Amino acid sequence: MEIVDYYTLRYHKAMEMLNVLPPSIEPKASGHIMEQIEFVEKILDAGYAYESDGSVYFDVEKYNKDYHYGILSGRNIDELLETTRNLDGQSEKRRSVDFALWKKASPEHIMRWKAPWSVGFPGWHLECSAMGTKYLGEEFDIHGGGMDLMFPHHECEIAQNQAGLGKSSVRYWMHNNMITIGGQKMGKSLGNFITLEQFFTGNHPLLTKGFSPMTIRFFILQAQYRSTVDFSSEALEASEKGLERLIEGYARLQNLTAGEKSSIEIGNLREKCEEAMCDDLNTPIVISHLFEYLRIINLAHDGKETLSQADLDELNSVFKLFIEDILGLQSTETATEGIEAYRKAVDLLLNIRLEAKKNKDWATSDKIRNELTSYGFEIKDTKDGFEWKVAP
RNA sequence: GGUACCUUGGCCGAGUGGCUAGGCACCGGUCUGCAAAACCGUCUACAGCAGUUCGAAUCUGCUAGGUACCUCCA
Repeated sequence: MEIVDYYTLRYHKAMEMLNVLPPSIEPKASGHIMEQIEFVEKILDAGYAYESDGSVYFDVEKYNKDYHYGILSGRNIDELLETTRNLDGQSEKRRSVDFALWKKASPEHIMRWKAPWSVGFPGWHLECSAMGTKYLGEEFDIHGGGMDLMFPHHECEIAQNQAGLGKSSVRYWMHNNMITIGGQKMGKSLGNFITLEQFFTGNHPLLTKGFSPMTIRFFILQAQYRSTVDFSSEALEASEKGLERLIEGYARLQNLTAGEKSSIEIGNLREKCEEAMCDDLNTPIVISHLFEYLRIINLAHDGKETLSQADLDELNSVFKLFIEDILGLQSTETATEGIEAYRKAVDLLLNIRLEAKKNKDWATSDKIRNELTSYGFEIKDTKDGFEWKVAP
């Protein structure tokens, strides 16, 4: 339990940093043994399972006569029977493709619960059937998961629900693809295993530096979820810069002053973004639309275009909706920037520099800029003043 | 070995028969006292071979490379 908690806490911490909203419930399989036993009984009653030496197995061959086992992953049972025929150690099962619903515990096994068939533990596909339908009902809309779970795990889940409840329960399956590192799959044996913490700190031989959680999140959103995501320092650095530009533009948008009327047609960003999201959550397209509008915002910021109050309100509303609420990208503004006295001190320095510039005292002006830059500030001159921030 | 999917410009990554996203980098320009930022422009790709079609990144076949699953554990 201690080990479980250690990793659970670590996981929650990382998810929080990535701004992944917590679910309303995270049920645990070991807390739902009764439900799982009941589910086994339902499947037994329906005749799609059999008991063998204290264990209970799902009768895949029989099920496949009435339904289609492999409907999700596009497999057919005949192939499965052939490819797994000569594996041994499965004498309790009628068929090698049959999977365990309840497993009798060997004497040294640490998971032990009492069930009508033996002291043992539930089969590993069962928890999802039992808990999913307990909390979401016998039919629910979306079931997610990694593509690696499609077969056999989700396939078996469908079979269990169909056999036990008479319905396959899930309306849409959404499988996200795997992660690769430099084009190679991530694996401990390959030495390219990188944890989220290591991405954040940059403490890994394959990383040139650390990346903020928001950079990681943005990077992932720049690929459609069904595609593999290839992590590399080079690609992450590109995302980091892009995200910075996007967030900065969003901040500019909020400070833009409206003109009499718009000098440029702003079109229907909201509709375009909604359309992209409706197309199987095509977040890269949403992001590309936002970048297109970023150009308009920057033009307005430069005074080359003007936007009416109505257009500004619309853009503000859409940018907020998609950047913050839907893509979940938080501004990386640091706490120190918010301290009033500190802001005023920096403003004061830069106002002195502005004076020096007016007097063409470039030595003083450059000194202030260069010193501040070396402390980690980013100074930008604008038409009538300056902007600054702490470099990320 | 079997099944499925993938291979896009320097890098990342959309796009499913004609209109050829977006980001990052590079180069040129505008702006600037010089920078930075911003803006404008340039670079025009679809693994290879063959085929279908008036027309293919997009359809078909083959070849090469990659990924996942096919066994335990979740």
